[in-house]
Amino acid sequence: MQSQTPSPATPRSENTSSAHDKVYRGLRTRIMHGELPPAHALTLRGIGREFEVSMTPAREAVQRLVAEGALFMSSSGRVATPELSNERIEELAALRALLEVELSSRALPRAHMALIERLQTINGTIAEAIAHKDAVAYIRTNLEFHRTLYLRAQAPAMLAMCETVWLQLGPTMRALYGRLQRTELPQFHRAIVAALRAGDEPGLRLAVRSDVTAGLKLLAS
Amino acid sequence: MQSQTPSPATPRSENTSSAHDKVYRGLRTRIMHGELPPAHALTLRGIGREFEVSMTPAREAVQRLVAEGALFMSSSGRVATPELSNERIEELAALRALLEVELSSRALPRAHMALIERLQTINGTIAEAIAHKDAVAYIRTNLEFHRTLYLRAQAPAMLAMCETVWLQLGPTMRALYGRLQRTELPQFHRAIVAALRAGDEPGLRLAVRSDVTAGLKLLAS
DNA sequence: CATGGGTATTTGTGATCACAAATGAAGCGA
DNA sequence: TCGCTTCATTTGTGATCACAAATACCCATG
Repeated sequence: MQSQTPSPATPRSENTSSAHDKVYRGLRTRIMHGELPPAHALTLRGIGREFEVSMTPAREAVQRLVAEGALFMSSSGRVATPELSNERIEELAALRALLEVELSSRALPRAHMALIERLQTINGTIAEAIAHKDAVAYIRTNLEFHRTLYLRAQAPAMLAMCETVWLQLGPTMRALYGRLQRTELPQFHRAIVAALRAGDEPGLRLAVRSDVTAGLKLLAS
Repeated sequence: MQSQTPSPATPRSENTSSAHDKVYRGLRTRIMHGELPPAHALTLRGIGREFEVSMTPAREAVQRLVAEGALFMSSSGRVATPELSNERIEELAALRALLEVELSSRALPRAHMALIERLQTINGTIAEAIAHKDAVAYIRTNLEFHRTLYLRAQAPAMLAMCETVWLQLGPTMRALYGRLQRTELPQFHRAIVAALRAGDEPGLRLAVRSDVTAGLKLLAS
């Protein structure tokens, strides 16, 4: 299918990972960064054509994303990005608050100066994305800000769960920030950096909770 | 492979779900209930033989379980139940505490008498499992106790994450309770029921946190 | 112009196959 | 006896195919 070589089991040169993993990562970042709108349908053959693989790896990648809640599968097997109900959005926001407050709290004692400066650099990039009205770049750099901080918590399982929540919210965040068109850079990110610099744990917890909850509150349609 | 019918795409009679889902659910409950020890290896052909399907659905089920952390995949693609490090166990215990305290707190205002009685009945079943020294039955009914309570929280995404954590801890819990051989029924379950009955939210949160943390603390090998 | 039925196409599912890499065992030599 | 090499077997990977069901399309009829 991919070109004209009917050879099964492509030799997989040196360190390149498996085909289904390539497809999985590609789709995952696209969904998490909000490059796909809610209720966007996908087909296995279409995915295979795009990533130049057959249906088998495409199916595995899709299956995995469905298991993580990044895609929704209808009873007939068709897959699409989810359209979240309001209750679901509120629940996921509560999960973000729960997990990210804990992660930031664990990262606080390990946060040294280099990290804080990196966070401020990312904040600058976020401001650029806002200026260019680039929703995808905004979402991507915003998540990068949070992930950079949480990586210091040294809690991989907790961070993985957090990213799963981000993944589920990806298309919804696109819809949100696409219609929001904000012009100022996020105020709570400044508060997070300030609390980190001051070693103020209650302030950090409050700032993170506010930042996470603020955006999603605007979805009470 | 399954018998002698070479027909592809088995017609899938009425309401029976797909083959890969049957395999997934079968393996998932086995892992979550602690029927498999840590580092237990599995092969795709073996799974297919056991569930009477071909390798394709077996691969999808395994892929999904790997994504959820229920199985570990080596660089060569071999899969086995995970052997968790102490840090990982502590982190998962912290996650359980975080999520389950929140879930119980949300379930509290909706907990009426019938629920409390059901929880007490389950506690009786747990006592039986302990008396029979049946580790698998103990784990299964213990999880049933928690799930019955958390279902009242009306928070499906949170409960799903919680079950994912249980899944990752499945083989480890088997190893724990297999060597523990406890004789008394869990004291904290009584405290949970009492706090529910009294409508005591701080007490409930403390009891749940203690119950979740107590068992896993014994793994500081 | 709307609507219904019937056909054609698309799409997911699962079995099978060929291949490569990894694993395990046997054999040989020091 | 131990270590290394070599070969056979096991195992995962991905492509392809046949089939069924769902969807889309089209034309005829009111």
